[in-house]
Amino acid sequence: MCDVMKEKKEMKEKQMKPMELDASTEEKIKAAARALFIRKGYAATRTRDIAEEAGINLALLNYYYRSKEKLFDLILLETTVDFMKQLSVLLNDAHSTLEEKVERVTAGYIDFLTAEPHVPIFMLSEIRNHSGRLFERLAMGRMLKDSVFMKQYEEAVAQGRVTETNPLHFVMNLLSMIIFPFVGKELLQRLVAMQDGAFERMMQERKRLIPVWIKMMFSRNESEQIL
Amino acid sequence: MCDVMKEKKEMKEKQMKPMELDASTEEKIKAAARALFIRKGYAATRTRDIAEEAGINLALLNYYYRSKEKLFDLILLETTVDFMKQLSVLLNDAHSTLEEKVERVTAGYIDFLTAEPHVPIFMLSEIRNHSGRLFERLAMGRMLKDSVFMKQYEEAVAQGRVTETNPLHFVMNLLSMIIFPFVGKELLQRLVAMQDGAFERMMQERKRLIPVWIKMMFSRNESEQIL
DNA sequence: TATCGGATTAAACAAATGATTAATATGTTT
DNA sequence: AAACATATTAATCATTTGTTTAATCCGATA
Repeated sequence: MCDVMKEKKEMKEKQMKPMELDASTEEKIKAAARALFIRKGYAATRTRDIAEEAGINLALLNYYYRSKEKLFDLILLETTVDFMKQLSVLLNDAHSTLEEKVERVTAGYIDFLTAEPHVPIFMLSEIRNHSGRLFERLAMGRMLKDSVFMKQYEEAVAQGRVTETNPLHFVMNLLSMIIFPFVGKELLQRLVAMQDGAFERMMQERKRLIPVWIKMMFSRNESEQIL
Repeated sequence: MCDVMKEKKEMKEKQMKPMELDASTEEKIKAAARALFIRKGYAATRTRDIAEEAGINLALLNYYYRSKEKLFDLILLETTVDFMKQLSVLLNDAHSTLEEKVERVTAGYIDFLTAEPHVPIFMLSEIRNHSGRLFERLAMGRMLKDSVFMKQYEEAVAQGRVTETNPLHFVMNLLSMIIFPFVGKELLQRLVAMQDGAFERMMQERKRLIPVWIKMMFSRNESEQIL
């Protein structure tokens, strides 16, 4: 719903009957836009495609979201926030150990990306172009630094259980091994002649393997490297 | 140069004086197109931008390359072939060990991607859309399977030096840890508030670390896991 | 029932964009 | 010098595309 009307709408919100229908149309547009933007990117997506996919009149897109770009910014921001929030929640669970966090991040993201495999390329390629100021208010700058994960990591280093002192490598290796297969899927499937089914099975297998590999990479205690 | 004229040109190739100038213009277009396509993608790149970047008249683009799409296909194919050829050459060197191959692939790709950081996202996001048949003749299907690397890997598994029996995980982890940081650079830099200089220094550090990590992940012999 | 406001629609607009044309320039061949 | 082929240019074309407009629909309210 367009900005000007939003105020009026919110004022009446309680007795509004058509609200479901309104929200439905508004949501249909956003859902269609999300699907297309994520699959084809901003520049390759036409407003007419969005309207058709949503089953609505073209003008309604501008009626509710002002412009293609505003709609896109909204979706890019929401998608990125969702993506980062997952990480943030898992990294800040006070009741899980460092090892458990690794396992949960791995399983959580592999499940998420299996359902939404186009999200990483979408985020990473569109953030490059747009979003100059779009992400400043997100303030992710201290998200990792202030996390429970980071405390536990430093503790583990201090106790000599973990060898690498730069936690960035730890996080980067973990995310690399989880996310990259989805990003490179198309190329990798051609490189080794793999079907979709085999790919998904491989990613399920990696749920178990990645935590083991991470442990082997960063643990100082040889006896633990076997499990 | 357009198809129709190519024949005539090749017939005269020996005494052609304007050939340098011709090739120069043709090359200027391709270079400009490559730079823009790789940075902004197919859909976001205008033929007028390419013409301006190349410093040539708009019509010359169609004169030499027929259409935007033909020009793009050429560049996507060339870029992908270059990228894969690097891997192919390194994986098929008969005079290097498995460990040396890991080191060389790591150093080679980190250097390449430091110079051309946009290439991976470009390839991986554009291959998804175009390229239905563009890559069939590339026949990468057996590239990995028939490589010297694969022979050495199987040998290492047979000798018990390497633990994981599925070589796909080995290759995928290697490529993930090398390539993903470049793909996720923008997001990662925001996540940890990192500057460009720090990023490059980190990637140089990874040249040394990744082969060590790979060795730790996949080696069965505990005494080797320390180095 | 009449009226009002938001939702929806078909039509149109203006700018952008890929491509083409026709003319001209430039250098080569005869 | 004349004829020719290729390279280059400015102008134009036809479509596409994001957006707007004006009219209409529809349910709620008074």
